[in-house]
Amino acid sequence: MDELVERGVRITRQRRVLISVIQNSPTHLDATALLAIAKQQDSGINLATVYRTLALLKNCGLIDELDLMHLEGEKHYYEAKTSSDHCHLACFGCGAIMEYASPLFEKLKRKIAADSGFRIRVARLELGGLCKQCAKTTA
Amino acid sequence: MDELVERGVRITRQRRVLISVIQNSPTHLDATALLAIAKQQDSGINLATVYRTLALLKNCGLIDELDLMHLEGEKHYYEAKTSSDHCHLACFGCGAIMEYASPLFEKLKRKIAADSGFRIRVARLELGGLCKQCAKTTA
DNA sequence: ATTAATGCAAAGGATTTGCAATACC
DNA sequence: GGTATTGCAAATCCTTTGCATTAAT
Repeated sequence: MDELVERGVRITRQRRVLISVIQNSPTHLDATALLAIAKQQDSGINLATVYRTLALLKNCGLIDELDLMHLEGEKHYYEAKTSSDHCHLACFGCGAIMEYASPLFEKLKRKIAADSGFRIRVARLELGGLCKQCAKTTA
Repeated sequence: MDELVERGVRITRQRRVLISVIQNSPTHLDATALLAIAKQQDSGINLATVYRTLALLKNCGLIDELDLMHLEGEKHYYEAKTSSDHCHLACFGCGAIMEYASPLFEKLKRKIAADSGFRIRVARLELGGLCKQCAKTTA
């Protein structure tokens, strides 16, 4: 979080709470869900603050913003950034979200960067389709 | 477009116009931009019709919906689906959108499907960062 | 004391929807 | 004639913003 401090950003109590909520969340939460959980620790926190904090963290590269194929509306989902990227598989059948990481994905990113001279800051690979179970059911 | 007919969907004049606009567009257009171009051929066409048609085409897998890293707002961009997927590089510096296709991307998709049993219907790989030129400038 | 962060309510932008009128087969 | 499609305006959802107040250093 030193990145934030360098920019003159204050690490307030609410921000600390939000960061911890994102980091400890087992699933991908949207702004409203984050607010609900954060409220358990700080009932005064407001949705606008959630959005403002998310914008900060996003710009510093501390979190990733996901669309998850817009399975339910146009909202965004958030997750703490990890060292190696993973992709998200969104099932159109049951709505499940699965994660998938692979060295091949890292390799592809490196190749794209090498081929194009593009300096990658964010990589988002999202796949929509049917999970194993739903694929069976739907013939 | 036979897919559409099978579903009892009528191929109207407006829909034909919209499909042709998307297919012939050199860039990725959003709903409002599509409307503007379609109006040149059918001045009576309405934004709601554009959205309704896009939903149809998307569900039939005839077009892809892109976010392009939300470089300018939360709108979506559309492109006709091609046989092989390509990824989109969005430059945070100059706003340029570049396309990149690679057999490695296809290979990754096949591997993900094989590993997970997931049946991929849509694949979207979007990268945000700095293009070659902007990377130079920003040190 | 200064400056950043917050709450609140209002505004904003993109997309969807209800319904009566219209076009299609 | 019956059904799908359309236009229009209103509604909805998600997100952002202005401004007065509060908290942080």
